[in-house]
Amino acid sequence: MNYSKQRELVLKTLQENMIHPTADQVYELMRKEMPKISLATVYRNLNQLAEKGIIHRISGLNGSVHFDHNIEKHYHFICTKCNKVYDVPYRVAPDLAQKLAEYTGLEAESYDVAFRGICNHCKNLN
Amino acid sequence: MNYSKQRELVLKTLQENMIHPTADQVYELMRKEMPKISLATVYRNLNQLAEKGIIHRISGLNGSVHFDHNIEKHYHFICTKCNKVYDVPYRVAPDLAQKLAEYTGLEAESYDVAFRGICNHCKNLN
DNA sequence: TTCAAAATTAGTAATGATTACTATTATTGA
DNA sequence: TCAATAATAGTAATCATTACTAATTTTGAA
Repeated sequence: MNYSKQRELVLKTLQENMIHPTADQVYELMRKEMPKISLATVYRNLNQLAEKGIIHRISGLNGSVHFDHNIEKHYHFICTKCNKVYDVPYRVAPDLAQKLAEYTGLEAESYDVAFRGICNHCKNLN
Repeated sequence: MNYSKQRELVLKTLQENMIHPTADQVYELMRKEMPKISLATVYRNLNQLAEKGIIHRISGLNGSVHFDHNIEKHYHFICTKCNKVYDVPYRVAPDLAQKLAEYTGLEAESYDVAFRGICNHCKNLN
């Protein structure tokens, strides 16, 4: 994987925006700093970075794939009102892969937990 | 929601095919029995049935949305080789919504757990 | 440093999944 | 029985993502 300005900025954008953005959101955020960036380049780099395990892709939230610079084990909660994505700590459901193996004999390479509901902020907006 | 032959067959097809089919797969399965069915009708009915809680939509597996006639709480394992979807019993991760509330104060209306890995069948194919 | 091979890019076309639209047909309840 | 409502088939449109291509950039060996 050769160096490129574009890939560096994709990563930096993801690290500086804790909103679990989609590829399109990363694209829009990056355009401020690099107006000529191509959407296809953003997709390609996000996929490459995920492939190398430098970032994580989160699917199953809502339609499109989201990306996460945080590669520590953790889960996600998506608000069905505002669509914001919140981190959920690992201790909410530890050792799921191990439990899966115990109960079913299946070996998971990875897994996601996606909670859906209304976040506290949206609840308070009566 | 009025009765329709098409909706009845969508549900029947889902119940008789335990493969967690996508909308397109339901469409193909139904065409044997109802060749004039429209893909848009299949999508509309699957969404309506899911809306009413009669079936479940499973997202986050692989690209497209899958549907499940089983609305008991349970999880899924998708094989990254053959793309088959397996059911994972609820006891692998019980009370996740409650744990979530305890640890974070967030209230989940629903949640999915999607495991990914190579299934035992594909493992045995050397 | 120089330069050619390999990687990356911007821009755009193509694909795949899903939804929107529309004119026609089926269902329903008074 | 009949008009209001819902549902349908067929197709166009949309959205997310990937594929393609000619031009540019990176890289490491000479």
